[in-house]
Amino acid sequence: MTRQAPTLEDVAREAGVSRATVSRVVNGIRNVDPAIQAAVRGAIERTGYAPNRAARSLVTRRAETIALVVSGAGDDSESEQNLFAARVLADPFFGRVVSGVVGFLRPRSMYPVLMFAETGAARRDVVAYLRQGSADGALIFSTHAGDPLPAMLAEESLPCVLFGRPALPAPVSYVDLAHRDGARLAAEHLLARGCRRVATITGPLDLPAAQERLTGFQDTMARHGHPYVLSAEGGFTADSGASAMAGLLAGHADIDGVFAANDLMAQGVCRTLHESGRRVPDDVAVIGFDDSSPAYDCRPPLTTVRQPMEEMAAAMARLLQEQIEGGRTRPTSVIFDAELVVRASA
Amino acid sequence: MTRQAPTLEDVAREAGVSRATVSRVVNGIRNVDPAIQAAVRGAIERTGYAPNRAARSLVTRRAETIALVVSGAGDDSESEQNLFAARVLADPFFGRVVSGVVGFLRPRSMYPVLMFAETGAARRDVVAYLRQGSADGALIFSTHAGDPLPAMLAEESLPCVLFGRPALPAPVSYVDLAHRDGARLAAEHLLARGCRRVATITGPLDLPAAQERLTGFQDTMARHGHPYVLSAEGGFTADSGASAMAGLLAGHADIDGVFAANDLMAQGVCRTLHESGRRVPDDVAVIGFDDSSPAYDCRPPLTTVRQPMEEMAAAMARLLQEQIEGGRTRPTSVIFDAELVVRASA
DNA sequence: CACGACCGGGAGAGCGCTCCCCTGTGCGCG
DNA sequence: CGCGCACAGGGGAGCGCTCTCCCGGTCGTG
Repeated sequence: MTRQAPTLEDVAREAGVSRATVSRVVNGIRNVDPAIQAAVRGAIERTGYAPNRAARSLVTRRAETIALVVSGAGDDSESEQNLFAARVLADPFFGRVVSGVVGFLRPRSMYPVLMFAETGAARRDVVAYLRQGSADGALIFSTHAGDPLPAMLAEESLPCVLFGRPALPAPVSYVDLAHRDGARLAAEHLLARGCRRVATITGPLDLPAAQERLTGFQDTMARHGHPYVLSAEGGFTADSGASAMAGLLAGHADIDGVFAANDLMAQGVCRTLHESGRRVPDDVAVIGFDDSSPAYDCRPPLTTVRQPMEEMAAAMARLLQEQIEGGRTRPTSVIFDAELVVRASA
Repeated sequence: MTRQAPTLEDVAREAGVSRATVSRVVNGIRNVDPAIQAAVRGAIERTGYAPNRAARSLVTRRAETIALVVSGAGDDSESEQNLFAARVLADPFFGRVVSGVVGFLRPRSMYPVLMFAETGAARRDVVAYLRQGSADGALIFSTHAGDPLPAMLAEESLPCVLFGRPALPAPVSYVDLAHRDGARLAAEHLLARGCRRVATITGPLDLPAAQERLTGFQDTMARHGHPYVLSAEGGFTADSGASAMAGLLAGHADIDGVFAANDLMAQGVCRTLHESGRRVPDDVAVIGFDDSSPAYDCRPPLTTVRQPMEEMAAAMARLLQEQIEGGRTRPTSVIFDAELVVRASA
């Protein structure tokens, strides 16, 4: 015998007014006599009324919910399905993203629905979820180039905002960082320190962000008389950074500066460097990218290019909100500035 | 001009049947003639119909959504609000939790809503969210003893399941680990290795889990002729583990075995040990707890007590589901077994 | 051959809310 | 003093769905 939850009707009866008036008070709209307002609030208090979300959504056609989607580019093979979520969350990057999104959403009493879309089926589920109005829009974080999700959502005109420019062109809004400038900052810092034999460990080069960090770095080095920069491709993980560094060292023992395309890889780089008996930054200077937790957990703490993840994530949420409220608007993009954070590693 | 989404009515007209029949097909219930079923499916396909979640929820009184709540015990001071989410997500523990929850929910086409409840206001928001039927129940992960949320939910008879036995007694279901047994395993392993001068770094002792790991360890040591075990309290972070170890070492340079109440602290312990010139495991054996990512990222890889987080999280979701479906059931608890994973550190 | 059980399918009543529209009252202004 | 306007508040439709009821037809069975 679960006691029925009180409805607007009940409150209205209790307050001696109509449903409509209670609704007005609850939603704080239009001019309602202060006395009546007080009476209604009293009635709400007494009945313990809580508005029913489903009923409201039904008529407003708004779920007041947004999806936070981490998507990959996998097919339907289920091999890695369970690992995907764990791997994504293990990335320190993710905590800052959630933090930024939650920071924006919370004052609006909204909460993100967490979805992972690493397989075709999962991607279709995301589309279905949005189509049935369970969420009003999606914040997309692609972990791979070639992710078809943005295009799928654009196709259905479902509101969404991406983190980073889509690798596959799609007419969707996104928030990104001035990666080139960030990489330039790193290059200039290394040069200013007097590094002469510089290498870079890139992210997966099919990702636009990785590509731009590389070219930004190369261009700056070239402009300062270093037309060729040693480089190796990593996978944005610490281990990949460590082994890429080992590979580089094998051919070029005299490297004195390294720019890694993210902090995790920079951490791996430091590990390899230590193991090879080199000191950071005395023998080799290391610069990371992101300014995520590994940057200050690392020994020595990493000099890195800061990406204002929280602000970027909040901007994504804001853009999405505007898109949801404003109806069909044309794709927009917001580009944030990178900033060099100098710590001990370079 | 956003084209209206097709409704059941539209599909029914298209298929030449009634709304009720389409509903039956969509929900796969009752006996519907295969021919008609095919016709309806065709009509759904053609119209691109997607059932409206709000309308369904309104009548079924189910949101088909559950909240994943990480709660603290803070008051309304906003000082740390933004950091909370980031700090929680940084814990490797969390990825495994989400992974387990998502693994259970996904086959049911459900997705968790992520909520943080570290302040009084945030906690009230969680209660309100559930009361208005936005979610059918909550999975609670308390980061502090003294968390009032479980009691608040129990008070309102809102379905919820906790991770770990509540520190403040409350009539709610929970899933937990046999911490004592886990600690016993660690103690026995250390003894079997021949450690004679053993210490333990505990978690915050107001947490039942930390308390039980400590007593389980002490009891086993006592039973094997070591009535007194050195101990220091840590905060479940790497840094706290490192400094607790440094403190212990200062007074007792001859320690040859350490049991840390989680992997993060064990990692800190290893760091301090290395810095003091001691080798792990040759000079000092180290055992962690959890078997989370730091365990294998650590050098050397950590021998640790495995906590089957994914299974535990999935069990929580299952328990919650049963509670939601079954109406008012009495609190249940499920206790998982711990398992020793032997790697290089001990 | 008759009667009833059973099953496929339709009609219709809401679920709780918002919002449009209308009525009634108070007040300003001509 | 009367007309009209503005605004507070009520009435009611309807959002899209589920689910109970009911009806008509087809069997099985005595």
